[in-house]
Amino acid sequence: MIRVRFAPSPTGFLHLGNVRTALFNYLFAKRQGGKFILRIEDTDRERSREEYRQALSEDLLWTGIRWDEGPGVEGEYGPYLQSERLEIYQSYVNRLLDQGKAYACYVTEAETEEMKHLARLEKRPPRFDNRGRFFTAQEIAERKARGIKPTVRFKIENPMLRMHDLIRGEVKFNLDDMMGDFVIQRADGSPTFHLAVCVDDALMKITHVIRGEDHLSNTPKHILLLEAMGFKPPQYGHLSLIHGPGGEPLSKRLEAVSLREFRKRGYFPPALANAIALLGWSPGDNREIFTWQELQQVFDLARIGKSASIFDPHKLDWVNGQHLRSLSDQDFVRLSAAYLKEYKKLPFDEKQVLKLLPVFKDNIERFEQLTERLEILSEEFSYEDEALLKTPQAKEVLQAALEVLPSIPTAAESGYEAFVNALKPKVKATGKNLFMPIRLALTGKEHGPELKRIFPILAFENLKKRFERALSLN
RNA sequence: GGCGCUAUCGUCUAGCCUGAUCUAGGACGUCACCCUCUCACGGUGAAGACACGGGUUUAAAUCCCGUUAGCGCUACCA
Repeated sequence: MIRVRFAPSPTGFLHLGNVRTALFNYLFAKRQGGKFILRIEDTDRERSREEYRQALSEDLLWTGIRWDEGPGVEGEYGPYLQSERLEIYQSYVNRLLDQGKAYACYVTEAETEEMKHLARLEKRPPRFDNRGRFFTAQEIAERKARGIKPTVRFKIENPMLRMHDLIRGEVKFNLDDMMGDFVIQRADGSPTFHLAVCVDDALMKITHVIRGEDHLSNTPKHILLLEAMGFKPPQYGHLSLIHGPGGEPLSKRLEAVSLREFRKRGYFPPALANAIALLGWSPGDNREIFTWQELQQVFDLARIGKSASIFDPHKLDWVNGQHLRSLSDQDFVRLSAAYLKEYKKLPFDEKQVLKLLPVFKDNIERFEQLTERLEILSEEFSYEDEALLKTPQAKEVLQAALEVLPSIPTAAESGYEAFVNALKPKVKATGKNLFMPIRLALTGKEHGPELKRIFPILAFENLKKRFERALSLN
């Protein structure tokens, strides 16, 4: 049974990169009939916040990612909050201590800093020199007397290590060039990330760890630790990182790429997942649009690329537009109405709105654009090009429109045709000169759905009002 | 600085493992045209890339080495 996990720390809102990691884990598990576990890494008490923990669950759910085990879905390997697993970590630290695989280290943080600084100046690898391992009983007693609290460090015994990465292939490390004995428990008694991750991955029976490339260099530590504790390490796969439009690394502070923001801008979750999956993964044929179900069927870890990529908001818009277009009118109305309600952008008569919504299905790329489009229901919308409506040519068109209107059956789409036919002989304008004034008068916008669809929805009263209003401009 | 990862159109990518079918395919974006008595939607087309330098080979985007660049790690953050 394949078991994967997504293990965020609740120190900010989830962004595109986080979600991609979660998504790839999820898709991989689903495809193989495995389990997806959510674990919250909140060992950093300073920066972790409950508010972010909540947000992160909501955002994942919104995206369509459901966990088989995790907060709120208790399984047999819980608890799934690291802050509730402290005794477990402690017991493993004790065991490593007893077995002599780790030791209490009385070197202070300041000393460590100093030694790395020096190493750097001398162009040696900037690493801890393991001095704490060799302190005499007397030195330790002295330091204790000075009130120094020890950390616990893991002893690196065998520095040569090679691993097979699911995405990168063979990777070799020589730990001597990289690091010395590393801290697994802080002076305040709390476990470090490395210890907690290893204990949890082992105890939660995680088989595949798919995470960001920023952890690739941490992996040797994890393999060593796991082996020292008597566990078989999981298979690792390291995903390349995503960068922002300017090529900058993604950060939790960057609002433009936070999930919250995408939600607010009115993206359709399966489309967002589709677009995110295309970042670093491709099916191999030229297909690009996948439903949520299809994605789970075709996703393949082996087809993930190794190079970092830049997120392109334009492409996301396009993918989203494609998804919207393939929705049924019913679904489109349901989804878009839900969006408008959530963001309180429904200041108009709801029945009227529901009738109008399908008209926009082929025109918008995300729900947020509906806000503007719906302004045509308002009596007081503004005109994108007011000057055009003031030209004598436009006035002539509007005047004629008012004259023919009463004799037209406006309730049907065919009414629009009749309207145009009646109008044409009365005015000089044709083509764009004829239709742009009408479009502007009716909708206020230069772009939008076909006029023949709007026509019957507005109906006689509204049509008349709108033409009159546009005509009164000067 | 040390170590590691990466390198195909502006962007996302296919091709690379298993060299010849690649005068490098698709998509977004851009531009042009078509559809539509208007704009958008849709359709067709154009411009646009193998980072650089060496090797190996009859043959290299594809294999090897080096250079350069970007990114990551180098925390008692995760």
